[in-house]
Amino acid sequence: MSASKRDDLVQNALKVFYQGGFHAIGMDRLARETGVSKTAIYKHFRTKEELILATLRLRDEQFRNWLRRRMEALAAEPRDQLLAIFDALAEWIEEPSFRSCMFVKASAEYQEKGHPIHATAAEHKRLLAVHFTEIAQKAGATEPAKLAQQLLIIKEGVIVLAHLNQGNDVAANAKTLAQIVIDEALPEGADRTEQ
Amino acid sequence: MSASKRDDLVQNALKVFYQGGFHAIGMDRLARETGVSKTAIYKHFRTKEELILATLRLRDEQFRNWLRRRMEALAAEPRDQLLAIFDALAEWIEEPSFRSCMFVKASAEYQEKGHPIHATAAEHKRLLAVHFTEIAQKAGATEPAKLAQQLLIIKEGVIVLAHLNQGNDVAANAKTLAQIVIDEALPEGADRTEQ
DNA sequence: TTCTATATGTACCGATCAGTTCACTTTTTA
DNA sequence: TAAAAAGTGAACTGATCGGTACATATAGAA
Repeated sequence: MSASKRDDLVQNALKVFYQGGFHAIGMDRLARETGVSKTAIYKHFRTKEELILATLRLRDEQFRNWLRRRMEALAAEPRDQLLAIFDALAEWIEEPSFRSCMFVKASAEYQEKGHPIHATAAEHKRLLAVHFTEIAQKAGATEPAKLAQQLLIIKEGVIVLAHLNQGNDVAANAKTLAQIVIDEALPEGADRTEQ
Repeated sequence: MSASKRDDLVQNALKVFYQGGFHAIGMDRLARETGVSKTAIYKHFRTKEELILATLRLRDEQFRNWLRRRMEALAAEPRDQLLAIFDALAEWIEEPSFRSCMFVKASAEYQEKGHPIHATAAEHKRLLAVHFTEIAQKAGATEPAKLAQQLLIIKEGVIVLAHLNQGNDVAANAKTLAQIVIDEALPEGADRTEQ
């Protein structure tokens, strides 16, 4: 089953790059830590960059699916789901393996806007904004894209600060902040599905 | 004048690392781009890491001084100065040389919390929070540290997203967001210096 | 069983990594 | 002006970088 072996490689490489960084992890160490020989890696991917791009595509899919499911599990109404973003983030931040956002870190190491890795990271943020906008619209926001971007700003901020502040109550404060902006954008608990 | 030559080196190295990243910039390239020979660099700094730490200390001083001055130049009252944070950030983000926050990028490349570079980045954020807390207290906030952290969350978020979204109006939206949270924390324009 | 595909480890490539050494030149200072 | 300090470029160390070559081992399909 070659397809699953390739998937296993990408999944393991994702963890290694996430924990260790992109430049800092060489291909020899990657082969050692994933348990896949360099020869086999280079049969699946022509370059290190292509492997990194594959890990980022997988991470994008996994993270957005995880967040969507947590939002839906934690709240039923769109308005409450927007707030639940920050309950989900708090769960993630508390995990011992939490090491900030992989896409923020990728864009920090590959800074040129035209670089495929940077562009993939930007696309991830765009897709998150689209998702948030959909929920904000269902919640009855008059300017759903604006509210979505504000929530995205808070999300990125709390992730970055959680990685730098260790052990603070920044996640709870981010939720408080989100509550304020949601209440401002959605007065009187108006919900588009209830109108 | 040896002290100024060393300062020049750190200032130039700061620009090179900020534009190119830490792992990605080798010492040979750094010597070439700063115009200082490798021999001289290693007379001033024992390791690359010590040089990076020196650039981060300089950046910390320069950035916080710059922000403080812009806040004071753009607004007189503490409450307005808190909002002016985001006018200052908008100016920075519009500069062609803007490439996100150097400390966020440093913590992305040196992820272990005990690493001196990571710790220096964390200290920078702590000092920013202290500064914001002072202004929030002057503005009459009942929970100045909480408001300060909320503004810091917005600051980090908008910087990261500006680097990933290129050309969007995220800075203006961050200011709108800041206005909401400031109004919430400081009702009736109460100012501690005016009470 | 035999063929084919895919895996493996190891050795290798030229380039670059961080850091050192050395012979020499420039600048500062007394 | 002469000694001391601090600069230079280039060669060098051993290690690692991304990527390749090759001979061998293992797996599934015919």
